[in-house]
Amino acid sequence: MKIKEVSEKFDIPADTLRYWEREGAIPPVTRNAAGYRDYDEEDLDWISFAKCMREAGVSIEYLIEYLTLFKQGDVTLQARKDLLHEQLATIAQRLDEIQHTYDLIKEKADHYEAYVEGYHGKLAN
Amino acid sequence: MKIKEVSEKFDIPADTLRYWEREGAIPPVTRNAAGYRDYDEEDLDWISFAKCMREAGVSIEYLIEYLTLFKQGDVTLQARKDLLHEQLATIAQRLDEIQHTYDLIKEKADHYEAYVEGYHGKLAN
DNA sequence: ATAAACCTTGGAGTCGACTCAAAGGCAAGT
DNA sequence: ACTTGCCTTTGAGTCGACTCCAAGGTTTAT
Repeated sequence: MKIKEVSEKFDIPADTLRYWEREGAIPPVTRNAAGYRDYDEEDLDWISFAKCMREAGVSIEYLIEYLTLFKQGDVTLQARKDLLHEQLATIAQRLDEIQHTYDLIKEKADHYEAYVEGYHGKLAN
Repeated sequence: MKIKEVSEKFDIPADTLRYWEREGAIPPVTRNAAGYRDYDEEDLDWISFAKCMREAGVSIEYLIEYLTLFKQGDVTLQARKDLLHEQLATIAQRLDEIQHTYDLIKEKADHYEAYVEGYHGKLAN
């Protein structure tokens, strides 16, 4: 699968796919004879993983760290597990924050809905 | 309340508080005789609002837009309501994405937990 | 066989959101 | 009065994550 197809499949710019690879957030992609990237199943799995993580706000640096461990093989299983749990905790916290903001805005929007005026002050606390 | 106290209360750098104000993401803060910022209740409400929104990933530009409408008074009630609903939709989507990633990482972490080896490939799809 | 549409790399540019530094004013303690 | 610490503004610097460009190689369609 060439980069453009992957780009369309995942809705990620080709430049970004190259950038992730260059930075080491995903492993080097398989190449064809001409030196073109030819993504196989495993490459796509990594893209999928990276996309998910990025959408959840996980940094590139974090992905690099994970991949670095991954490349070192089974000896880093525990370290990778720890890294994932750490990330889980961060994401759970982010979820809470966003949920909280959602509720707040929902309430505020409902005030507007009810067409009551001057309701800014009520939002914050 | 002076800027340092507010900074500590909300755990937001003073520089960031000034930045938000400079950009128009929050209204101009009340000043004392010496020209020092002296945050009152309403100022704090706006900080609280901005902090929430930023944590949920809402851009500064969006806050500026909202405040701009707010300053124009009741004639913009409908527009503000629309803006909030738009933002609600975005945040709801973000919540879903993050929830999805959370589940995925949880699953992956559980694989590690079970100490099964070589489980990267299973994650993505 | 030639143009259009891909692909490659390296490196520079952009953008949002801070973050810091410099130069100076004010305030509280000794 | 002096030091320490907080405050002000303006303007520049940083950082993460892209995003774009140039120069050139490849593939596909006509």
